[in-house]
Amino acid sequence: MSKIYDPATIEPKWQAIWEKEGAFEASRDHSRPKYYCLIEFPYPSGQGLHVGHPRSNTAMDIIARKRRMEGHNVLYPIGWDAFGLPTENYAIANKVAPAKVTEENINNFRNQLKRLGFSFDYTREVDTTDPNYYKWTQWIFLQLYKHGLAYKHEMPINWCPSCKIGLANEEVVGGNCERCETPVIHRVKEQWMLRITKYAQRLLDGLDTVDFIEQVKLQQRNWIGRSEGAEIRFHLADTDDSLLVYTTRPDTIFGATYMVVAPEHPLVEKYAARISNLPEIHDYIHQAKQKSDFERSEMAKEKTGIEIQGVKAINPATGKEIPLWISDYVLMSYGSGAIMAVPAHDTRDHEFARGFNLPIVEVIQGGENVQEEAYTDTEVGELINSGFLNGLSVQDAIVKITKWLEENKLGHHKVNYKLRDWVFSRQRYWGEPIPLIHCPRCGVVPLEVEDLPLMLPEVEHYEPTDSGESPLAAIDSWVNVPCPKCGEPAQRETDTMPQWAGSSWYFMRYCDPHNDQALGDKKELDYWLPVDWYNGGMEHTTLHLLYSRFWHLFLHDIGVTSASEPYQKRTSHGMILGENGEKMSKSRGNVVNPDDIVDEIGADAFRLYEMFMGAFDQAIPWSTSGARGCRRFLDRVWRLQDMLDKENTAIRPEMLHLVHSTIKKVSDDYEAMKYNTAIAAMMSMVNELTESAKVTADEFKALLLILSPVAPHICEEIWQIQGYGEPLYLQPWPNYDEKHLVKAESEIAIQINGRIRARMLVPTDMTQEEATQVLPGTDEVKNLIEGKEIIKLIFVPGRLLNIVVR
RNA sequence: GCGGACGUGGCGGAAUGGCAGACGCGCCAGACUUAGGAUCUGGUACUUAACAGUGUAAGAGUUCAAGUCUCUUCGUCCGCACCA
Repeated sequence: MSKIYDPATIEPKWQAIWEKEGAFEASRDHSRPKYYCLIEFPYPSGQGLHVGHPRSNTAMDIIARKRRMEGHNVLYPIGWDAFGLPTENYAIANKVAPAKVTEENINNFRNQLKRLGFSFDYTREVDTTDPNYYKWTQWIFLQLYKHGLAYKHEMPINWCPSCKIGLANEEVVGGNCERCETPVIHRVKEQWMLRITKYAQRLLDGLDTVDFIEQVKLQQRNWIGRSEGAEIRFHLADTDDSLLVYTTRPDTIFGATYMVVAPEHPLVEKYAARISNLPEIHDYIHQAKQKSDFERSEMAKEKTGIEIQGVKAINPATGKEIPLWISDYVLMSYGSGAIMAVPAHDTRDHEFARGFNLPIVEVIQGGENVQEEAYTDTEVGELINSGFLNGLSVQDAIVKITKWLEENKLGHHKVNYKLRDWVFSRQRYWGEPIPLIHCPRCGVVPLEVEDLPLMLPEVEHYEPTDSGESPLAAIDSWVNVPCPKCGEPAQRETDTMPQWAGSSWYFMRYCDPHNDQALGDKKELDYWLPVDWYNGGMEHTTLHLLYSRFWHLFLHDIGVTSASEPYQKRTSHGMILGENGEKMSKSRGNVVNPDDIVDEIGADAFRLYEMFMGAFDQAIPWSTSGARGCRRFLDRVWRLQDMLDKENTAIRPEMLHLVHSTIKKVSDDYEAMKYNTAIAAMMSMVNELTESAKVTADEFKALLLILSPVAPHICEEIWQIQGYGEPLYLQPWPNYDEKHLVKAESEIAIQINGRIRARMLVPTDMTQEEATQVLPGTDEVKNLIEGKEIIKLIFVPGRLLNIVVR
């Protein structure tokens, strides 16, 4: 009789052994095939681990453990994305240094993770707030700066009045701050920007070379938002000047009956002297600026605008004078901030034209009545009222008009992207200082590599300021430094980097985490990169995942690494919801603490349940009783020890099919992240083994091997108790034999006209010929078809026989 | 509005076009127990006394055969949202 299954003693025991043996440390031996598994490194919050973290961690732990057993040199690292607002806010509220809070939180997180037995290589831990780490974050920024990809720009930015911080476009969700949901307002500020738009096309093209789930590719493509069209010059009447517009529908140019510019467009100020209704226009511009993004889209139903009187444009196709309007439905940040309006074939222009009684001219035939509704289809209909374009299809018209515009130097083919440059400055304390100095004489002077890291100074007050200045600006002794070039008094840049900076390259640092000469040795980077498999949340698709692809592509361009794309494969896990089906949150009171679950049922059962609860990529409500069911399963596995056959060790012939097909099913399902069905198959296997009175050692070993990636502690313990040799983590992954995958006999369904009437046992390898000749004559089938004429016989080997009769 | 995913028992969910509901939770009954929130055994879609029939959001279609493919409608979730 074996002792009782007690996870509270065996789990810490094996965790200590793994650690002492360095069981999961990646090797520097580059002769072995490598495999790099990655999870998103956690933000070490004060709340500690929640049940969402282990879902991703366990999934990739299964892959990492399986790959080691398959003979790979595996890198499965962990680290801490530790800069950021919650820590800073906590530090302010509790009057402690953010660095101290961070250290405590990291220690807590590490302990929690270790309890769950993940096979991380803790010798390669990284911490984004460690000066030895952020030295290289700053170095990368300087490289970006030197290559013209970082620039300072005064612009209206998204400002969260609650966090008192500028936000990147990617951090604004539905017009609100991603973090605190406060409506974002516009504020004109000088900001450091990164020219991610320069990489738009390559970020798009790279998606075709990687194995990301389609949803991620699609969202990134939409975010980059490539469109093709033409840039066209409209002359302004009685001037030598012109107004540039971008359109994806140059074919509709004959229908452009007016133009619209964005409220921020410089045209108004330029022609202020000629404009007869200037006060009204200024009034309109002022009102538009007052609106937040959210209000601007809220009001989208009723379009507003005002005509610019005194300035007219000339449609280059018709030669006619057309009026110029100003409206906030045109955005300064896209295209040229001005459009040619074709109300007959654009819903927005149509709405605007109807509101202000502007002419609607049909140029594509096919709509019902363009006075009532815009006709936007590009597949059906030919050009009318369009001079030399008449009779052409939309596609042909686009080609012809573009050529005509180019020949007459009125415009040209143009590709546009929705993607905007990345707002990279933050006005908060707890981030990487931007390593630049502003000198009145020399301008912006970057620090030398030898002067990195530029340490974040220790200060008394971390509070953000209402003025929008970084708290660093208040530290005179830190800000005021001599210019490194000319020695004259100069000032440091006081903005810090966003949290996304450190996370944009952490997966590179894991390859060579202790290197103090470079962010990583090229040989190490080239060996390990790209990451073979990266699992993380969908919420990062257009943030971290896009940013880090951009940085990696840039670092590839300057020769730091050979791979161009950082991640070969990207998958995503679904969220774990509270028991009530709602998102887990403190305010809803439905948060499940992993520690409590581990205390009750052990880490193995907890891991097992996280993988078993449902399809990995779906959101699933937590169920503590479901988790207990997984513990019961492990209890049954443990008790199999009492059933071991003392005489025979080999797999019994009648169990060959079960054992081999389960090995195959589980192996395949792990790779496809179908963990729930893999575990179901192992449960079935245990159920079947339990039904026979005895279990042989080889049957049991096979089960322990395939179960070990999910529930490693219990499997190691049993393996040791039974004296099966070297620890499990050193064992090879089991193979299956094709010839045992097929049972000798299988029960097939007998259908008459598609309805099941009987079942019978036949040899699995029975062929179509044998079946159609033999089966209709058997007793079971004969009386079912008595007196009827067989029209057709359909036989699916091992499955069914369908007899179509009349 | 545009784009995407999805809709199966009381619940989480299984099903290369081929026996719908695997596996688990919950529930019911029984066994063993001083006891059970432990363990074991059996049962558990619906209608029906039964034979049998009906069932995968609703409706139509393709097929020998549809949860799976096609079309329409309804509903849920996610992403983007005046991007010209």
